[in-house]
Amino acid sequence: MSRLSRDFFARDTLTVARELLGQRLVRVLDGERLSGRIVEVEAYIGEDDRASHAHCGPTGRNAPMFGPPGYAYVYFIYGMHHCFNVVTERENYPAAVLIRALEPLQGIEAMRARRDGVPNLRLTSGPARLCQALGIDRLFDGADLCAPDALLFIEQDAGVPDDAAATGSRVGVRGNAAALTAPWRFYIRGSRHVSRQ
DNA sequence: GGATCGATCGGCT
DNA sequence: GCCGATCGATCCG
Repeated sequence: MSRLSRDFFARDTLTVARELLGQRLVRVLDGERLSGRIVEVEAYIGEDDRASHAHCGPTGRNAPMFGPPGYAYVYFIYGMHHCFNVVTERENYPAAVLIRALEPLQGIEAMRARRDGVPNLRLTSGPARLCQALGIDRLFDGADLCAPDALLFIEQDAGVPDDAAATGSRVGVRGNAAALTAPWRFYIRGSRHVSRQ
C-alpha cells in the first residue's frame, strides 16, 4: 500500500475531499496498526468560509490551516473532544478536510478498548469518536502526514466510484451565506458507518 | 428510530 | 465572558 503524497493534498479542497472517500487512515499506536476506510469528510475552504476556524484570520489555534498541505490540524472542542483535519491547497491559503467517519478495518479490538467497548458501528462514526478510537490528540496538531516516520498517515486504497459518493450540507453549519449552504460534506452512499444517514 | 439536554474548557472578542 | 466543525445518556414512541 502506498501513502498519499503531498501532491495529493496540494490540490483544490473539494477534489481532495471527494477523493479521500475510500482511502485508508492509518494510526500506528504502540507498534500496532489501527486503520479505517474513510467514509465521510467535510471541506473547509478559505477565510470567506464562515464555518471555518480560519474565517477570522490566522490565530495560534488555526495556524496549521495556513501552513503547507499534508499536515494535520487537530483541535480540541466542547471541553472534551478532539477533531482531525488534513490541510490542503497551498501555504498561506487556509483550507482543510475534516475526517468525520471511518469504517474500522484493522486494530478493532484496540479501538474498542479505547472506546469503552462501544459497538462496532459507533466506534469511529463521528469526528471525535474516531479521534478517541485511534488515539489522535493535540500532540498531532501540526504533524506531517507525509513524513516517512509518521505515526499517522493516509494510504491509497480503492476509492469509490461517482455513483457511490453523496454530498450534502456540513453538519452543525447554519446560515444563508453561499458557503454555509454549499454541499461540502461528502460521504459514501449507503455506508452504515457515516455519522448521520 | 428520533429528539432533547447536559457536560466541560480552550480560544477568541 | 461566551460559545462551539460533539458525544452520550435519557427520554419518548
